[in-house]
Amino acid sequence: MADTGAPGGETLLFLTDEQLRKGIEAMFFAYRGFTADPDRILAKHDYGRAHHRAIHFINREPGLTVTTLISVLGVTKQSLNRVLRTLIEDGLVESRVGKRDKRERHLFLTEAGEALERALTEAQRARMRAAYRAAGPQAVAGFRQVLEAMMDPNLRRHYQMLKDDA
Amino acid sequence: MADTGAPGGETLLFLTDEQLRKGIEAMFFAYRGFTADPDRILAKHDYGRAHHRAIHFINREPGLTVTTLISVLGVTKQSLNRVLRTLIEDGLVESRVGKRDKRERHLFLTEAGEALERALTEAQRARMRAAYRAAGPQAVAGFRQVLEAMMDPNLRRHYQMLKDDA
DNA sequence: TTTTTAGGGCAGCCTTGTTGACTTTCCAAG
DNA sequence: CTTGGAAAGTCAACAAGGCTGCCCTAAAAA
Repeated sequence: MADTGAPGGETLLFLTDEQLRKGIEAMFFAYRGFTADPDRILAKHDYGRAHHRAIHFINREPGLTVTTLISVLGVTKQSLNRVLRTLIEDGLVESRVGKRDKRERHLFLTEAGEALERALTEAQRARMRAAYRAAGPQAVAGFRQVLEAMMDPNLRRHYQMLKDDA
Repeated sequence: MADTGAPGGETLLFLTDEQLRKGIEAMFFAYRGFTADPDRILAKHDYGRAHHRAIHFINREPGLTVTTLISVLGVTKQSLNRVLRTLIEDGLVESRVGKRDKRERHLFLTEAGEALERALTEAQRARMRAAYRAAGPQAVAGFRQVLEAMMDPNLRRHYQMLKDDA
């Protein structure tokens, strides 16, 4: 059935149902590990993963609007709003009314927000770094390739918007 | 910049903070793609991801006990119970009292349960297959290596319990 | 100016996580 | 044998974070 363009025929063994099932479970278990460390930090502050995601992307692109953030996160504005409200109340995020278009709100991390961001990211990076180091650069390249191929095209847009490093 | 396959010392460039951040976001966006297709099917049946996970692991290891399933899924028994109850009521899962130990409940998929399992898994496999094919066998090997290195050791146990295919 | 459209906020619902308290069964110690 | 604790599972109630619906304000179009 599947022909990748490889020379032989047995290259296709990596597409068996068993192999695919292993991949599916690997994603499941790895994602749990991936979120475990930040989750512990968040719990201390009475926040959840939703707060983490908001903080992460506001840090990545300071001044982005609520609408943009909604589309990156793939949630409804009502859902995001609850999270955002608590972050603003707690003084981690600042929301400034747009200069040109006063309907827009531009989001920024405060000092305190940046501090939490660093703590969360560093915890997550530490695990990622360990995994990268254990697997090696070749494996990391493959890891990224497969993940990118797995994204919805719409989401991939946001991903590639990052200034690339290659 | 990132120099993946180099021999020297600059191989470490794949461990920069930028690279790690890209990896983190790749996980985030890819996981969304990973769950998107099953989620659509589940919505039609008024189920959620929790039901999918239960069905998946009951299928993988028919007859497993509630306690085992709890430890694989990493949720509390109360949380699992609600999900399991609806699946049993709807006739997708059968719960048999243990022969030796009557406290235990052994879980099995019914015909209908297996049918839904196939639909869900096939949707998820299709995406995984496409990603694998696009990335190639080498990349897939790397993908798996990094994911495995990212798991909590405790979870890795359950992952490795699978009969391996290599 | 008036109407339509877009950004954003609030209220309330549902799923699925949590802890707490309870029942049944098993096993081990007296 | 019985009794007391541990283990498996169920029921109740609560919290986080998704969702839809409805509303207000600002901008843009008619």
